[in-house]
Amino acid sequence: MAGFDVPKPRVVCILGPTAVGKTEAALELAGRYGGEIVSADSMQVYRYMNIGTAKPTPEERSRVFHHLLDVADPDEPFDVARYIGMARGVVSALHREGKPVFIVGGTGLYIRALLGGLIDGPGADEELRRELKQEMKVRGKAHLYERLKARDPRAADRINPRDGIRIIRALEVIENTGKSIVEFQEGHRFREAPYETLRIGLRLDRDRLNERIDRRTERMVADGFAAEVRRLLDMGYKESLKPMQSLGYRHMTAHIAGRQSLERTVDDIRKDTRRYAKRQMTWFAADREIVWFDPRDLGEASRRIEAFWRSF
RNA sequence: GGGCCGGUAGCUCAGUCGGUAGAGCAACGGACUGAAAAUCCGUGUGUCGACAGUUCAAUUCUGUCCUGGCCCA
Repeated sequence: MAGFDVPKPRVVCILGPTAVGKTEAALELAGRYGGEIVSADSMQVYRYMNIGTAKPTPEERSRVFHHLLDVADPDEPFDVARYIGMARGVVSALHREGKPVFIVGGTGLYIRALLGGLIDGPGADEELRRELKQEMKVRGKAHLYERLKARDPRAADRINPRDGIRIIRALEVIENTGKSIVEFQEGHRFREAPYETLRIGLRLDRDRLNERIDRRTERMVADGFAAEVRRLLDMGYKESLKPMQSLGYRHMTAHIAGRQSLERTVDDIRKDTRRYAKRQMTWFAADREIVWFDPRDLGEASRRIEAFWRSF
């Protein structure tokens, strides 16, 4: 059968921590090769959230077409599964048209799932989650963890007793399928490989990255981040919504509600963004296929991309 | 010039009746399969202001000096 295999789509990924310069690099590279960008960012999918997510501007988006920006309302359920569902379709379409594909973003899980697949487990069960969350609130995490231990000891073994989100997810899987999430995971391990990939990582030393994070945070505020958040609240999007609880937005809503000064808010955003960047770097460090470059010098990266395309 | 109080981790401080020290915050490291900008785990990083004295042993006691604050002149 091997001889009849349809060639897999080839995709170039550009990834790295927040504020490292992925957008500029992607515009430069995708622009040069006439490609299109498939965003891999869990917050830029939301409409009306532009400044705080550092979403590419209309001007930037007119230079290179960006997919998967503004595809959901802030109160709409959105998760990895929905993301890869949409991204798969876009990549196929671009592949058919013969356009170079650039997957660009910093959401490690979304990229891993897009390139490696996702377990064939049950989807999010909002009703069950609500119940479990309520129960956790009333009876405590330890109580739910004990239930997980009884229902699915293997999952309990791998999950920290205080990691509420993962306890709930594991219970959701076992309740809805009768199978342990661990069983799904062990049979999967992100080994689907639907695409030929070149993974370009962008990195800067810590001081330089922190400097960029600080400057970008200040620029967001100067560009009207507070007004953007106020508008979201005016549109009826509650503080408790998932995207409103994200980095920057949760800080700014606190400021708008008068709970903290602007100075304190900016400081907190800077601090939490640095921590987020560190988590991203830890995540990407585990992927040994990534080839790392300095975003200030993309010459070597573009040679690498050309070699990748020639190699098939 | 005199008096009093202070100088211990990046910051704010605790402590050692002499056996080289610890909290909070910050920082750093890690995990991650439908919440992922989320969630969770781990780590004290230090010539205890300097020099000298006493002592088996000084961050701790003594002296001198440097330095910050307050008060009196």
